[in-house]
Amino acid sequence: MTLAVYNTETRSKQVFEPVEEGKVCMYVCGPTVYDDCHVGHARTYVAFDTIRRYLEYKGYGVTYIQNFTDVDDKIIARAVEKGVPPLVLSERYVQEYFDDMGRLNVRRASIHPKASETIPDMIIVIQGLIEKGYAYEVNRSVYFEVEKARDIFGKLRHQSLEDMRDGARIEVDEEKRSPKDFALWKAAKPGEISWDSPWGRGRPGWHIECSTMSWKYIGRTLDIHGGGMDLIFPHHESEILQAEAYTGQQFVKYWLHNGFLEIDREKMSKSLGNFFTIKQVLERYDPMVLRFFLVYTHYRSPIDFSDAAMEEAATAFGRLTRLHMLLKDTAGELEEGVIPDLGEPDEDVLKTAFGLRKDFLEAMDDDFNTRVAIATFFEMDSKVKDLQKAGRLDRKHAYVLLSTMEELTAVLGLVFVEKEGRGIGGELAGGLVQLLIELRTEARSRKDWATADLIRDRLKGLGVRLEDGATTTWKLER
RNA sequence: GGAGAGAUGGCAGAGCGGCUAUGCGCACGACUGCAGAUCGUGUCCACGGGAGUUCGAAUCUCCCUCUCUCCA
Repeated sequence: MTLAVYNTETRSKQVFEPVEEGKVCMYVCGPTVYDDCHVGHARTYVAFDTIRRYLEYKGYGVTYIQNFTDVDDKIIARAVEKGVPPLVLSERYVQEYFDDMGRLNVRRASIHPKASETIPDMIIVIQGLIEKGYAYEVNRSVYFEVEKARDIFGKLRHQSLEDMRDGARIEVDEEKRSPKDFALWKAAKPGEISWDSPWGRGRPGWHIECSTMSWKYIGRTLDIHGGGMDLIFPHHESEILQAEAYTGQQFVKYWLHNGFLEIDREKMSKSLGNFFTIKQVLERYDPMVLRFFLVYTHYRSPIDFSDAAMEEAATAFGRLTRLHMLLKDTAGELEEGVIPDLGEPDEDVLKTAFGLRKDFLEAMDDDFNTRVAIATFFEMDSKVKDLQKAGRLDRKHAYVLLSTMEELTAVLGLVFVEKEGRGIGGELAGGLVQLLIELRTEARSRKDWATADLIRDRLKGLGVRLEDGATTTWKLER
């Protein structure tokens, strides 16, 4: 089965063939660390984490690089506001980032370079660009001269420099030779954080860090470069200009861009102020529900974030959680990493499991179509119910389906947390709930419905949901 | 002004030339003391508007309308 990916550069799906067989080098633009991440960030990093997981599942050795922009205007401004050194502020938000992403089961990249730690390398690249005639120095700042790289301009933008001139707003900046030029090195203003360079104290421009880092850590054409669609221009276009002007080689083979997370059909962003931080959302929803919500839509489509949509995701994910629980309970005690000897499963059940896996992989091969891939789990749910009705859901069959389900949900980074019964809330709380259940069971046997309902309602108010069946079970809501 | 993405059943969201994805919701029934969970049945086979290509179009072509994104 072959993987096809949508490449922003060619505006089409292409068969994925990495530069070096069996290996994938991918780079994703990381956050500017001056504040908590919002759900829009979560979308990007969950999307590329899922892509990475799938590539690894397919057997590629993946080197994943994600930077932290820890030197930038916004960080400096925020640091002044808070009265702390910029690098102390940014380090704090690096930790917050790892914290948030950890809860969403986003794995760490192979390398997380920071701009502040890559400055000598950036200076080398900037010097090289000056020597090759692509950059010029003015008043201790250095700019990239876009006109000189007109041949490589427009790979992502799909517009020539001339097209750009029409209606482009003119930025008043006397230093630049053209308003299209962008800063590689910014001369320090008094009191600002700065580093020594051949042009005096200063700090790097934004675009140069990604080009430099990929050159430093990969040193060849990247297989995949990813980020949000809003980065296509100017950020990624500028990266191409710098990188290809400097190395003379193709910078990136496949450009992947994810769609926006929106609120009321508008992009969620810091500048619009219409955002929720990951922490805010996780106060109300389970992290896995948020992850499910994000992978429940194809990564290139926009997603509208709302309570109703989150509730829907919670319900749908709840169904999968119940399916998982049913399979796990039926499969019984299993030893980690050991394939149990439960006897030969029936052929049709094996076929079902294989078929579901095949459907899942076909969906993922089609530009990571997670929505269609997830549909296979719901199909598994009905197959399992059919088996159950036919009285054939025994240990061996549950085990076959469970292992298939866990293998595939792991590709999406989804894990099912046991929430039923004791464990969460501590032993004492669990014991108290159990006691109330026993009292209620007794009330029910006396047909004292008022007492029974009171206990159930009050526990529900505390976030504990009781469900009557053969025996009464309880779950924590969320 | 330029460039791009999109408009699908009550809602969300796949499909992108023929074979009625999927999820949520809703209705009715079964099961329940009631609720939940579960099961069954249904929710008039929906594709922004118009024209064309084709034996056949949600899927291809052209025009129009609307939405969102980007333009150093």
